[in-house]
Amino acid sequence: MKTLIQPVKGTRDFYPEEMSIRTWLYQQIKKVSSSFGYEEYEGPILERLDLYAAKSGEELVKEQSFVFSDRGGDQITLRPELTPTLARMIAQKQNELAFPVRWWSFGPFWRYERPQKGRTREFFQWNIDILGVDSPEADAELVAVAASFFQSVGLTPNEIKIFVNNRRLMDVTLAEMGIAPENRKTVFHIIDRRDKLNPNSWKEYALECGLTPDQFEQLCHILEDKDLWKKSDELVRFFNVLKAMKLDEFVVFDPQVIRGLEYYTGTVFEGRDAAGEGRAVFGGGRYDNLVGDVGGDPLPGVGFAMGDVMVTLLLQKYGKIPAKQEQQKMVLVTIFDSTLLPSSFSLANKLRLEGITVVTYPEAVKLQKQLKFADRKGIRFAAIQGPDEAAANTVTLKDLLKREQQTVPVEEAGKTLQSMMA
RNA sequence: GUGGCUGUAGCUCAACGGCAGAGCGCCACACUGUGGAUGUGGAUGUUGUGGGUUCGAAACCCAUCAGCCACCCCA
Repeated sequence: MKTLIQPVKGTRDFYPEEMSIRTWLYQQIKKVSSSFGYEEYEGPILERLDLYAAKSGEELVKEQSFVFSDRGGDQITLRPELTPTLARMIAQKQNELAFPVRWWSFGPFWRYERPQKGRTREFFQWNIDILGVDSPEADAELVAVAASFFQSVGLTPNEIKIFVNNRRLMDVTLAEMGIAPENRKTVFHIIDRRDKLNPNSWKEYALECGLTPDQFEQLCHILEDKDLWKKSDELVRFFNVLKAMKLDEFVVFDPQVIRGLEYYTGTVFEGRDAAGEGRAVFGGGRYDNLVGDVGGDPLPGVGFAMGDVMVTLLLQKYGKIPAKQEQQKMVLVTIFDSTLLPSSFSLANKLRLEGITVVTYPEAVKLQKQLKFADRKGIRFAAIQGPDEAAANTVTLKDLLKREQQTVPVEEAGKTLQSMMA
C-alpha cells in the first residue's frame, strides 16, 4: 500500500455506515428536544479566544483548545464548548427574547486532548439549556429531557442511570462538618477521586489534603447517605417532578457527583452506564451567572451537554442502534445489454417519478454480477428487462429477499413495486 | 502533559534472528437471462515510518507517527 496522508490525530472518518448512525442520533435528539418545546440554534465554529478566557480557566483553554492566529493577528479558537457562545448570543438579544428561553444544538467541537476510549479531539455534542428560570422544576425538566431521550432510543433504567446531586446541599453539609468555604474545592476534589483510588490510598490522600480523621469519617458517612437529599428542599421538589413524570427510575441521588465545572451553583447531574463502565455519557447542572460573564445581565439557567462518542458506545453496547432500512425500499434497475440501455434508463426514471428510489447499474455487464451487487449493497428489489420483456413492453420484478419474481407490463411496474414493498 | 500495550495482505491474526503465511473477504471460471451455497483457480505486502545492531531483522535497540488502555483533565 502506498503511504496515505494520515488523518488528523483524534478525528474520525464518518463512512456511510457511521454517518447513518450520527444522523439517526441527531434525529432522536431533535425529536426529543422539540417535544419539550426547545428550539434549535447554532453558533459559529470559530470564536475569539477571549470568549473562553472570560469564564473557563485560562490554562484550560490554552492547553486544551485548538488556537491559532488569523491573518489580522487575532487569537482564534476552534470552539471547545458551546456555553460561552450561547451566553453571548443570549446577551446580544437579552432585551428581545421571551424568557424562559429553551434552546438546543448539535454540532462539532474540538479539544486538544489525548484520545482514548470515549474521547476524541473532534466530537459532536448535543447542548440543551433553559435560561431565565431559577427553579428546581426547571432542573427536573432538563433531567427529564435526558431521561426521555434514553427512553426513546430504547435504553432502560437498568442500562443508564442519571446521578444527581446539589452543590448547595454539599456546601451546607460541608459547612456543618466545619470545613471553611475556601477549602471546599479541595474536598470536592477528594470526593471526585474516591472511585479512582483504593480505600486506603483515598484515605491517605484525604488526610494529606488536610482533613482531620474525624472529618474524614463524617465525609465517608455523608457519601454513603442515600437520604441526604431529603435535607434539600430543592432536591425534594426536583424528585417530585420526576416521579410525577414517571421518569424517576432513571434518576438516582448520589452525593459523590460533583462535576468539575466551577460555574455550577445548584443541581448537578451526569449520566452513566448503569453497569458502572466508562466515563460519563453526559453532564450538566445549574449555573446562575452565565450571561453576566460576557457582559449581559446575570441570568440563571440549567443545561447539559452530551457527546456523541460515549453515547454511541453505550447504544452499541446495548444494541440500540437500528440497522439501515433504506435499502429495503430500493430497486436496482439492471442493464441487460448495451442495446437495452436506453430502455432501462427510461424505466428507472419512470419509477423515480412514482417516488421509488432507483439505482441503475452503470454498465452492461453480466446479470449475475449486477444481482450480486444488489445483494451486497442490501438492495432488496431488482428490475430485469431482457429482449423478451422489451419486446412485450414488460419488466421482471424480483424480490431478492423472498426470492420471488413476476413479470408485469412496464406501466404497472411502479404500482407493483409499491405493493411488493408494502 | 505522564506511564503502559500494540502496529504484518482489504479485514482478523500467525511467523518471534534464517525463503512473509493462514482464515475470511476479493477477482475469475464452472454458470453466455438471475444474487447469499458449493467447487476449482488467481491476485495482493517497502511487515506504520526513519535510523541502528547483525553475515542475516517483521522479530533486538533508538527515534518518530498512529491506535488502544490508565493517569491528568473533562467546558
